[in-house]
Amino acid sequence: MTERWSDATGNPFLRKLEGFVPLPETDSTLLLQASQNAQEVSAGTDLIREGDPPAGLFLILEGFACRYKLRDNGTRQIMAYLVPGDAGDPDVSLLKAMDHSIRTLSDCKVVQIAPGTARELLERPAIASALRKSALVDEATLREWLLNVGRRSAVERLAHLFCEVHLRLQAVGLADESRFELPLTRQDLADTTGQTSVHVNRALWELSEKGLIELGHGHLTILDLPRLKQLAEFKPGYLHLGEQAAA
Amino acid sequence: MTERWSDATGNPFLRKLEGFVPLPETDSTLLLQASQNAQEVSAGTDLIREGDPPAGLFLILEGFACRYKLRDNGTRQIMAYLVPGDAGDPDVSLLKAMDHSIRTLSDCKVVQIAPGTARELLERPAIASALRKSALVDEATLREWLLNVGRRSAVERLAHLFCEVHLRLQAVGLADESRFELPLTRQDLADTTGQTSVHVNRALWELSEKGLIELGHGHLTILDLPRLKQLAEFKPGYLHLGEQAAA
DNA sequence: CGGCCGCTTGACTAGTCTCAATCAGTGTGG
DNA sequence: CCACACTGATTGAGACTAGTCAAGCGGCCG
Repeated sequence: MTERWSDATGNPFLRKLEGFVPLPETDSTLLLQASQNAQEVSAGTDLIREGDPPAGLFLILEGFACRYKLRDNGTRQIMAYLVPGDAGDPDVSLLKAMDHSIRTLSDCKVVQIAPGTARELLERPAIASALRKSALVDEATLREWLLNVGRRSAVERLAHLFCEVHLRLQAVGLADESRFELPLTRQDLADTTGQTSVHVNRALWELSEKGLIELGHGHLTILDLPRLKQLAEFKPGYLHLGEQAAA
Repeated sequence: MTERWSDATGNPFLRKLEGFVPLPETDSTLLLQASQNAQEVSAGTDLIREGDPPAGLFLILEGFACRYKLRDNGTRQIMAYLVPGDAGDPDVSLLKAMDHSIRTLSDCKVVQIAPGTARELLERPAIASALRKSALVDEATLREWLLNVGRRSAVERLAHLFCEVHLRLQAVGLADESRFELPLTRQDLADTTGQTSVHVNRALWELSEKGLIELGHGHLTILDLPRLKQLAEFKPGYLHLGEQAAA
């Protein structure tokens, strides 16, 4: 079950960090070891809940998870997707209680790294630096989501979200030029983009109608990426991908 | 002009950090020194722009500033307020370019700390820890804003925003039980809450009508805080204020 | 005194939401 | 292998929130 994560290129977390900072052999070995004991977690289970004390470090190796908050009336807002290679809060442990929950949206493979081991990892400068950059990108992504929900139309929001997820999955080798797995319900998309599942559905229809995407069976196919990007006004700078390559 | 910032209680930045971590004498002296050369900046000037390389550390000593992004069509989304005591990005410097801009919303007093000095400050453990906590709170606040814009009605959004700003200003001694300076235009509020200035105006009227607030002459008076909080469903946990006191 | 910017208000429009019913896909027990 | 149950997707009609356009007002600055 875990052997797939033992080589560097197959491990999305390693791959992501390497995208920010080249890691010395020792560091990557350390990370691979830490990734060994992955847990299978089925869709819709909370990894941690609002109000809980922060617990070490989560790594998502497979599947989609999210950060979210609930209102008293039961409506949900999703604040971030955690896709393979993403980590749940290295240093929230500085604070006393989670201000939000984290839950799987699909079946996932998750590694939970105990606080002690996490500290150990963070003592390695390259890993610490890569994780910090990763956290900065997460924050920039959050800002982009706020712009998305605050200032874009229903159709634009979805288009933008798809462009972003496409790029993020490509970065860890989980999307090809035009197609990737997207195991989200309309309700998930609605809670992400601040809409109703009914309206999401109509917006998706509009995107198909225009020949931009095709969504079904848990997979998204982008039929016309340039036009999709243009519609979404998508500018990938905030993801800070390929900065290392550019340097 | 700067003597007001030379004592600990009068310096909002120091006051904020002390709220997270008790600072040793040496550290506070260092911070006070750094705060000496404050600049007066008039309303509506960009401190840094999207695309620029990050520049050290900004401290806001007086006035309101914000992080924001513009769409191609000129609409703006504000992603954060920087109020006295807040800092603009200690470690974004790890990345190559700002993904957003920072601009003053009112006349401000701002300290810009050069990257070198900033590094020096961050070498002090207490300061580093306080700044990291502060950054975590900023991120939590960003999440709350996303929930606000994504899942609350126009009136609720404003109510929630006012509750938050009230508490944040109280934390640095700039608000009393019910009143504080709020030098924002309807347009600023609209760009914050993802609405139109026209609609903000109507929502504000509704809040006055219900006897919850009074907004005028750059000051907000909260007439009925409990009801305002209830309407906004405001739960201040995410601000992690008074955690030290509670400990 | 005049001009400008921001606030206010009104009438109309458009984008989303709500409610509700139907349909499709999947998994289960018999 | 089939009927049933459940969850999620789809569609339609109608209601409502928020946006648009436009005009008038008011305070502040030069």
